[in-house]
Amino acid sequence: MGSTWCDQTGSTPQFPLNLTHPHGDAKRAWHDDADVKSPRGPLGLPEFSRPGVYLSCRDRLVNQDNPWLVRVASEAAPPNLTLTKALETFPDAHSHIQEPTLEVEGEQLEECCLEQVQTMVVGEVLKDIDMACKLLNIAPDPLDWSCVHVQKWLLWTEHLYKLPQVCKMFQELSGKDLCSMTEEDFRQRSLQCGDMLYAHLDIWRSASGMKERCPLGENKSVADESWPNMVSNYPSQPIHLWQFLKELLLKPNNYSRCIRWINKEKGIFKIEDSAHVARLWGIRKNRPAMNYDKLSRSIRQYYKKGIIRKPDVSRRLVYQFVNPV
DNA sequence: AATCAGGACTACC
DNA sequence: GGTAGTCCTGATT
Repeated sequence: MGSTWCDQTGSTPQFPLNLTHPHGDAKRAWHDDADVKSPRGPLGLPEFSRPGVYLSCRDRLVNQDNPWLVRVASEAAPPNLTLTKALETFPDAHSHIQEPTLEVEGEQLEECCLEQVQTMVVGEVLKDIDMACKLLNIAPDPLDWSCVHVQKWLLWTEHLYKLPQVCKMFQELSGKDLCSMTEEDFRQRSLQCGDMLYAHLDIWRSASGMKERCPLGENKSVADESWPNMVSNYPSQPIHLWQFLKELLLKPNNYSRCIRWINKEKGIFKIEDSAHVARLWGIRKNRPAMNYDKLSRSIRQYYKKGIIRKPDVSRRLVYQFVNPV
């Protein structure tokens, strides 16, 4: 999933859809990484809200039937926001969008297709949130979050957008507490990115509300169905490191940049980006200080237990499941 | 420098 | 008690 945002070669949409953003600063914060190489998140997943794909609460409320339908009002759109550009931004959109008939006039055609792109974007956002829920093992509805879940979400969001550490500013807050806070409350706790966190939380809340009305079924992709059940159980269940590693390995489309099979039949895998995998594990376990040194120590504990070992020909960052799938 | 191996201790469930 | 996190020393790549 998620390939709609960016092709696998990492080519970058050079501009975002120009959707309204209520907070100029937050928008800038997203753009701060001037060389926005890829809209993908650190997991290799597409990020679920991108610099230009911000949905303001107001905009979402414009259309109660489809609160996620992004308003791309003609006055808000830049002159260069054409269908062609939109499709460049979402390369896979071609395969999702019906071929228009020649009779349709240019303007209508563009509106029609943009609407389809928007609907697709909404679907992608929902899927991305669902993916994040599974990775973090948290409920999709922020109202259901415990303090630990809130910290996980914060850590995740920090990680995703390379924000300064804000977890400490939101300690001992449950999801309900978080949801009852105003944007100003968020800013008071974090001047730098409070508004961004507020906006991000708002997106999750809206998505959750939408899911209640329209269960995920329709948005479910083939990839989602292969996701191991063990990580989909809310509330949080402890997960073992070896399970987590398998989980990443089972999603090569998203994680092959950081971990991949060398020989799946034999259970041999390689950690391509040790720091990245460690960060993901740290987020999953709510351990901000996790690093590869510690992660690898845990892997080595599996040697005695016969869960993971080094392959016969030992190589750096290469391990082997004793009982491959 | 990064990775690997493993001991020792601690915290949490 | 099991599991994992943390810190450590020393070896290897």
